[in-house]
Amino acid sequence: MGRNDKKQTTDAELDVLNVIWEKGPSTVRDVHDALTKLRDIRYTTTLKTLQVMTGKGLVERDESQKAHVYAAAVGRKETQRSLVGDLVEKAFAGSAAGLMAGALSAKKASPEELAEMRRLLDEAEQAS
Amino acid sequence: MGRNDKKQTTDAELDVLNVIWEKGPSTVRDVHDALTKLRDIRYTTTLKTLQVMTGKGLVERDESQKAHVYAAAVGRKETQRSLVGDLVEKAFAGSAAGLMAGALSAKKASPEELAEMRRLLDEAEQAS
DNA sequence: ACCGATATACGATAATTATCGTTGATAGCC
DNA sequence: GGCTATCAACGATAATTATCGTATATCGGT
Repeated sequence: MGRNDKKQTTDAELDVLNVIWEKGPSTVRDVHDALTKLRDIRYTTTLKTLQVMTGKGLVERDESQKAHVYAAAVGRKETQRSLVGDLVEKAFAGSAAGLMAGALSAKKASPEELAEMRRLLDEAEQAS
Repeated sequence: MGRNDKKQTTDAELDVLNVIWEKGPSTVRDVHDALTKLRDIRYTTTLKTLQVMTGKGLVERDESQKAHVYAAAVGRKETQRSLVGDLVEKAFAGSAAGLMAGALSAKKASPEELAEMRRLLDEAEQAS
């Protein structure tokens, strides 16, 4: 394809990262058991994904046990930032406000969430 | 792949839609001239993308002229909503506030943008 | 020592996306 | 009326992503 130069994390890989971020360092079995709740795949598919991710540097593998243990090598917030930054560029012409409008219209946010968003906004205005 | 059931708009297609949303109904030539400013591709690549998009129902083709004219068949806001909704689900566990935190940390927003975001937030709170 | 369960390694293949070359049609101009 | 430029159609191919089957190793219990 070659059009998206710095794509790093695919959808399947993001699913894996979500599991590891949530549960901490995990074996293939651990990750696989979580993934099968999302979709029907075989064990070796999960294994292969983790091996590819190791090659990409998205996770780190501890081979000291028979069942290797995989830990996240990229931070959750950092990854989220990269994903949302890409989307803002590609779909919103760089406008964070546009993104927010899209988010608010996509799903009604709870009052708690709105309050949290307001807090984040206050913080950002402080900083500027 | 089969893992992402309802993926609709690819990156290359989004580039095309951005052109058409911006400039209105356009010929292949029009779209292509805009795309070459983003990346180096051939005319037939742009044409093929538009043909695929026609098949998907993303654009509509007017063949009454020799140079066919393509118009958007999906709305910009609607598409943005879908994209941002997907991202919130996949990367932020459904949290719009998380998305916003990511957006604010990805790129410092201008005071104007922050004000606009606050306005959107006020609106959303009114509605709830 | 053997067996079954469970693990990794590796390659093959399918599915999707992106790109381009070739071909044939057509319109406008000289 | 023939030339040339421009166009759409189509298929081929490359690149990426996702999935799985088979082979092989190893551990623990009997």
